[in-house]
Amino acid sequence: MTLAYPLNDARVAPPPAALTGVMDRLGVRAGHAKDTEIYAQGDDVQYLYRVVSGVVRTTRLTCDGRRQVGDFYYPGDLFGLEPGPDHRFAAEALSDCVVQSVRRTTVRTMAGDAELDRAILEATSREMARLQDHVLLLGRKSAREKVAGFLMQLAQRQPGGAVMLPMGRQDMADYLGLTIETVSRMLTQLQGDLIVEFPSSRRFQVKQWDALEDLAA
Amino acid sequence: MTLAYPLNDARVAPPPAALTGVMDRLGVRAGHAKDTEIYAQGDDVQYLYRVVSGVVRTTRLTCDGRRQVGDFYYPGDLFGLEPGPDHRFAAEALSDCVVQSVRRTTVRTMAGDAELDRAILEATSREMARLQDHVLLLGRKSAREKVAGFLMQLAQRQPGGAVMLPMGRQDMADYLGLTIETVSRMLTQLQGDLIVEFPSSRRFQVKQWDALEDLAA
DNA sequence: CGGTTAATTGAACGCATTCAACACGAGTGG
DNA sequence: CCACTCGTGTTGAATGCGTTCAATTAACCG
Repeated sequence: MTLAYPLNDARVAPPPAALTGVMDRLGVRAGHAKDTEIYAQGDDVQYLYRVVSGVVRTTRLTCDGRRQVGDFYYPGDLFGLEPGPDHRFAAEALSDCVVQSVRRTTVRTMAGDAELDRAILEATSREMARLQDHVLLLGRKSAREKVAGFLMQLAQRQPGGAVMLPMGRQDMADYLGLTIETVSRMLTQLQGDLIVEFPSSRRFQVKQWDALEDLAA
Repeated sequence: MTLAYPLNDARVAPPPAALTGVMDRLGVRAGHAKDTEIYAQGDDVQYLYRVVSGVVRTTRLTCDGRRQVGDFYYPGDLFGLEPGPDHRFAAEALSDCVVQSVRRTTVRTMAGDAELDRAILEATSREMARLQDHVLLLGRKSAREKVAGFLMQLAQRQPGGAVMLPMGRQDMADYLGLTIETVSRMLTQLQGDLIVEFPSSRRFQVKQWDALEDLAA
C-alpha cells in the first residue's frame, strides 16, 4: 500500500497549456486594491480568472457572519472555475493584485475544440483535488495538524529558504476552521518544537521537514 | 412543497442526459455486497460509475486510521468522477447494491463530441458544489448544525413523510467530522426539541422545517 | 430465546474557544 | 527623538463544546 496521504501536486503544477494560451491572447488585465472584491458571492459565473501578481482569496459567509476561506490563489493560478450558474464563494484581493480575465463564452466559442474542453475539465478537476484535501483537513485533523499542513502547503509552493505568508492570521484561521488565537498558539508551539522558525510574523522557514510531514499526515 | 433552503440543487438534479445515455447502452452492471470495496484509495481512475440500486459511500483514510466520508451516492447518482490519475477516496457499498460502470476511455472514444465533454464537466462541477458545501459544513458549523444540515440534505432527497437513513451513526459521524456519540446526542436533542422525530433509529420525519432550516444555516 | 452488533446515555476529561490584557510594528505629528 | 495611535499578533485564564471511556439499552438475527 502506498502512502495514505500523498502530497497534492495539483497545487504546484501549472495550469493546462490550452487555457494559458487563450488567457495570454484574450485576457483583460485589471488591478484590484487590497481587500476589494473581484466577484461577489451569488454573482453569475461569467469569467475565468488568472492571477498575474498578488494573491487572491475566495470566501463564503454564512448568514450569521461566520466566514470560511475557500482557498488562496497565487500568480499563475486560475480561479473562478465554479459549477455555476452563480458563485458560491466570493473572490477578494488579499493584497494589491493584478488579475487577468476572459469571458467563459469567449473561451467556449474560441475553440469549440476538445482540447480546450479538456483543459477546463483538467483545471476543474484540480480544483476538486484541493477541495478534497480541504475536506479531510477540516474534518479529521487537530489544530496543530491543520496549521502544520497549511505551512507545508505554502512551503511546497515556495521552495527554498524563507517562505512568505501573504495572509494574516484571521485568513489562516478562516481557512482552517479555527480562531486566530488558536492559530497563533499553534505557530508558537511549532516554533518552540523547532519545527519551523518565524523571523517575523509574516515569514517563516521550515527547520524539520520530516517532523512537519508527520504532523500534516 | 417548495423549500427555501438556499443550498444546492446539485444533489437532487438528475445527471446530464448525454452521460446517462452512454451509461444505459454501454454500462456493465455489477453487484456489490454490503461493505465491500468498489474501488480503492489509490486505484487508477478508469471507470465512471452510476448507482442503480443501493447506496455507495466514498471514504478516505489517514495513515493513522482516522476516516473521512466524502459523500453518499444514491440510485441515479454518478460517482468516480475524480481528478485522477488515481482515486483519492475509495468507494464502498454501504448496502448491497448494483452499480453500472463504463470505461472512461470508452466514454471518450464513443462520442468525441463536445456534448459528452460538457456532460462530464457538468457532472464534475456538481461534485464540486457538494464539496464546497461540505467544506463550509466542516469548517464553520457546530455539531448541532452539522447534524441538522445532514438530516435536511437527506430529507430533500426523499421528499414526503418518512425519510430512511441508509447509513449507520459511524458513517454519519465520519461524514460530519464528529464522533458517533455526539451524533447520537444531537439527534436525541433535535428530537427533544420536536424538530424531527425518530420512530426507529434508521427512519425519521421532519416536524419543523423552518427550525431545521434555521439550524442548517 | 440467547448472542451479537448498533445505538444511546452518563460522567470526566481535554482541546479549542472566549474574553481579556498585553506586546509589537508602522505611521503620524508634536 | 519621543509620544501617540491603530492594526495586528501574542499570551493568559476561564469556560464550554465535543470527545473519551464506560455502562446500559435497543435492534437484529440465528
